[in-house]
Order: sequence, then structure tokens, then C-alpha cells
Amino acid sequence: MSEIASSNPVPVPADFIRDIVTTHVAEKRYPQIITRFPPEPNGYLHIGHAKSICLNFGIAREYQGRCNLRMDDTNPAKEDLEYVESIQEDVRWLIRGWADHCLGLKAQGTGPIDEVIGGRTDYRMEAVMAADGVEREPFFASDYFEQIHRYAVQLIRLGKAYICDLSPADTEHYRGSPDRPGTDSPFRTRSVEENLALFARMTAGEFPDGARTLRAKIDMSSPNIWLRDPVLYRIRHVEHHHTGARWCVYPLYDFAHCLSDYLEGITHSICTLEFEVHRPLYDWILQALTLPRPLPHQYEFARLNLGYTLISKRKLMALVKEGLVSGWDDPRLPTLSGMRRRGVRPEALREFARSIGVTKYNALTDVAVLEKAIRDDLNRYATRRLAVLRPIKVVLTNLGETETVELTAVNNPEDPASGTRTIQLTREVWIEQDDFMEVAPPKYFRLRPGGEVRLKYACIIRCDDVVKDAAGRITELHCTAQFDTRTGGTNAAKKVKGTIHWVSASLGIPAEVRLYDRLFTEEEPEKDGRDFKSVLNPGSLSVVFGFIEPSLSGANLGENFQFERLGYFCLDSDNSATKRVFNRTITLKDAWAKESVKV
RNA sequence: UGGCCGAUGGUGUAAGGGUAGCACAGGGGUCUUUGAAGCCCCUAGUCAUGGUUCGAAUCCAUGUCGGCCAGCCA
Repeated sequence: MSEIASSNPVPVPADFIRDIVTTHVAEKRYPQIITRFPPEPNGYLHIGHAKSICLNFGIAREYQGRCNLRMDDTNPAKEDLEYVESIQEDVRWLIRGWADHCLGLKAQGTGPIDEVIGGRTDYRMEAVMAADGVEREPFFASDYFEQIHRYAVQLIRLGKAYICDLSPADTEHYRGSPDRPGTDSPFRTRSVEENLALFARMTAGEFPDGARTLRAKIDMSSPNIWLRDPVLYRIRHVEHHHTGARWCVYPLYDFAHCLSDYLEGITHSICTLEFEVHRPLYDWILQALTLPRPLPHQYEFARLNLGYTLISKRKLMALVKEGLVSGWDDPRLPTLSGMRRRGVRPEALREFARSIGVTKYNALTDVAVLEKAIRDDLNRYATRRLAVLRPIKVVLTNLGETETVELTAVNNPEDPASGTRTIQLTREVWIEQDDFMEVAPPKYFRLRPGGEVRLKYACIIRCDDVVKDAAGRITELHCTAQFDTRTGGTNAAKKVKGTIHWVSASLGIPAEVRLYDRLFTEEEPEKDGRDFKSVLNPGSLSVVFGFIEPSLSGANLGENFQFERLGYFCLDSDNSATKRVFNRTITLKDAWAKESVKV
């Protein structure tokens, strides 16, 4: 099956970042291209992260480089082990069969090693690839706390950082505003010795949370706020999920990130646009330390915005915490775990990422692009099966109660190698309620009183009688089967306008099927500052009980099916031996739905 | 009213001085034992105004519009 996917030549993407990397490769600027994907373990990964993962791992694989998976875990108050685990699972899932060989991890439990360069002790974090056969784990920024702390001491010695006693509120006041310069902290001129002593006491836990900070000494009047003596270290008497109680001072993102990149030998540190204004600080820190090895550089691209979708860990967290969805892996969520549960394959997500490109323009991507990628992937890959979601009974009056007709059905017309299976036609079958209309419009190709339609893989039937109950509701349709129109039959070539799917009423298996629609009724849920909770789609989940063909009793978690004429489906994790539960990944395109609304 | 970044069909994205191309969406047709898929065709665009140039989407200037930045979050 994977041969199908790989037999289609995948165009190598080009974008402004890859252009830069291509130039650097041509210049032989680096021995190897090393990128990184550095999520903070404070939530689950979503489709926005998928764009970043595809970019970073994509570059790594295109240039025979490596992409380090790193937990950017410098804020213990918000982070959790649950997230570091889900992140690993999601990343591995997304790059599976594509960039596994580029996944940079480190040997279990290791940290940076000392390295003396030019008489000066520096530090380096080594990656270990899968081929090396050792137990591995992701990188953790928190594994570098010791080294980062030493770099902070160096900065103090250089007179480029100081301990500030300003309260958080005062720090804010002194910072000024975008159009008004800040004011120097009264603690800015402390001696190196005093700063060193104070930093040591901070680190030793002598001061309460928020009492003091370590700040870079840059320029309080800089038009760039992030150069106005940014805070580098803060006091937090909190246990860390990875380092335990070892520290009570934690570096901030700006200080930890550039140094983590440096320690790992990252060549291209790719992040989203909102960090653009941080880049001068990123460069300042690395340059201030006059580090002996090549410095990483930061490049920024626009984060993903998707129609009818909320992409923000914080807001997804709100949906989860408030019980508006069933969990981080609710199939309606754009989380990787949610989409995986829904039946989206990593191939589709990768194709989506490729097709939207990488730019610095803050775009709103049409959700149809995602849907197209999912359908294209599943069309090629998914096994075809028959299922009826909203059943109505058809009695084939010319077939005996115990008679069955054996038929051959194609498993996937897009993939001849997938072969065929045998299905049984019986006297009573289920068809879709939508596939019969008592009073049908002219362009309706399906079953109507006196009309003919083909039962997929079987034969043409004619509707002779519509049977109703006392209340006038249709209970069943009496039809005659034209067996000579079967495949290979004497009248097989007979044409009718419509072909519909069906499931044997006596052999079919009942199943619960969960149908998903977009979570929001508005393309931009938060447009004009509106609360996204006010535009939740009440119909985003509907549950139906239908019948599936017998072979589906052998379905496994992780397999994708096309229920013919309906859409793509997969087993849900709620499935059990006694209760079949399927998710609809996405519908098939429905030309009739468009046609039928035309007057 | 500070700084940084951006602007190409409805939506995205190419073209980086030389014919504005591709995808999605939309429309039409064809095929069809999935009203799917496939195949064919169509619709539709360089934010504005100046300037440089034989020639500008591309370079320059100004303007307009949009995004980001004032966490001891990332």
C-alpha cells in the first residue's frame, strides 16, 4: 500500500526558508543542516505544529540533515509529563515512514558534555540516531539548566547582566511603552561581585518567588521592547517535571532557547513570526557570550490559520477543560491525536503542509485545502466497504428467504493489488433512506416507485411496492431483482442512471457511527473579538446507528475504510467486542447535494 | 503618534527586471456498477500613487491596509 503513495513522485517544496538553506548548503557553510522542533510540553500538538514539524523535518530530510525533538520546558508551572509523552507519540506518528531517519534524539539520561576550545570550557549536546541502537529520549531544555546557569554567570562577569530587585509591577513601569523609552533600573549599576553573590543566593533559594530577577544589560531606550534589559532568570519555587526540585531559578525562553540551539549545534532555528522581534535578543545573547562554536540563526515564518478551526493550545485547552469536547483527542479537534483518532493519516497532513507552502504572509487557509488532502490520501489508500447509515428495508420478492447470491466486490479500484472479496445478497437488504424518494425530482437517479436502480456489485432492482404502516410511514420497499444484470450475467451491460449501496439485513452487523462536522459555525470563530464559544456548531457531532457489511467485523484500529458513496471511516477507540463504533473521517464529495438544492 | 514584518484571482501559493503560472474553491462538460475518483474546458489577480528602466508583480519613494511587540509565558 505504501508503494502507492511512494510511487507518486512528490515534488520537493520550495520556499524562502529552503532557499536560504539551499544557499548555505551551496556555500558549504555548515557540515550538516540541523533544525529542531521545540514544543513546550504544556498541551497537545495540533495542526499548526504539523506545519512546523513538516518544515523542520522536511528540511532535515531534503538536505541529509537532522531535526532534534526538544522539549522547551523552562516553565515548570505550566508543563506536565502527560504532554511530553503525547508530543513524542504525535511527532513519531506524523513523520512515520518519511523522516524517521532524521529524528534527532539523545541517549537516555544524558546531558551536555564539557568541551575545551581555545583554553575555554564550553558545552555541547550530542545527538544519537536510531541506527546507533541505544535507548533514546528527546532533548530537554531543562537538561541544559546547569550550562545555561553558567552562561548567566559568564554574562554577569562580562558586566552584561545584573540582578534587579524591581517588583514585577515596577519592572513593567520602568520598561516604558512602544512609543516611550524605558528607564534604567536603579539596580542596573550593581558591581559584578554583588551581582555574582546575589545570583548565587537566588540560586540557593534565599529569596521568595518574584523577589529578584537576572536581567540582561542592553538598552532601556531601544525601540525594540525586547532589548530593554529583558529578564533572563526568575525565581520559582516549583518542582519541575524533568529536573525535580534541583532548581528554584528558571531561565526564560529568550535566554534558554538560543543557548539550547547553540548547545545542540542547530544551524537553522525556525520559528513563527511573533518571535521576529525577539531575534535581535537571540543574536545579542549569543554574541555577548563570544561563544567558540558557530552560532545558530533564527528564521521566521507565518503560523497556520485555518478556516472553521481554532489553533491555539490555550484555547484548545479551554475546550477540553470546560468539557465542550471529549478530550484532547476528540475527533473534532485539530489536534494530531484528534485527527488521528478521526482517521486522518499522516500522509494527508504532510501533503497539506506541502500544499499550503511557507511564507511570511499571515494567511487564512481555506479548510477545503485540508479536506482535499485528506480525501486524496484516503481515496488512494482506503479499503472500500458497504455500510448503510440510515437504513430502510428492501425486500427482494423474487429471492427466497434462505437463498443467498454470492457476489464479488472490489476492495479498492485505485489499487488493483488490494483484490476482491465475496459478499452475499439476501432477500432482505438495507438501503439508505436518501436513496429512495416517493416523489422524486427529475434529476434524481436513485430508487422511486416503479423505478430501477442498481445495487452496487449485485444487480438492477425495480421498485414494485411501497409498504407503509398505519401512520403512513414507509416500512419497506418491495422490489424485484433482475439477476441477469449481475456482473457476467447475460444482461450485465444494462444501464441505469443510479447505483446505490446496500447491506444484507440478515447478515449485516449493527454499528454506531459518529458523524463529525466542523466545530464552529463561523470561518473565523474569533473574528472581531467574539467569544469562540458563542459560535460552536451544535451539530458538530451526530450519532447514527446503521449496518455494516459482515467483513467489517474484522476491522482493526488504525485501518481506513471508504463506506461506498458515503465517505471515509475508521474504528473509534471506543469500539468494543460488543459494540462496533466507527468515526466518519470525512464525507465523499457530494455533487447531488449541490444539485438538489438548485430549484 | 515607536519599532519590526507583510500585501499577486474568492482562498492560498509561484514567478526576484523580459509571455503573471499552479493548487483549492466555483462553473460547464465527459466518463461511471461510488452523483466518488479520473479526464477536458471555463471564470478570476499583481494594494495605491509617483519614480528608475527599452521593459516593473519584481528595484526606489510615499501612502494605504493588515499582522506582531509593552509576561518574571513560550
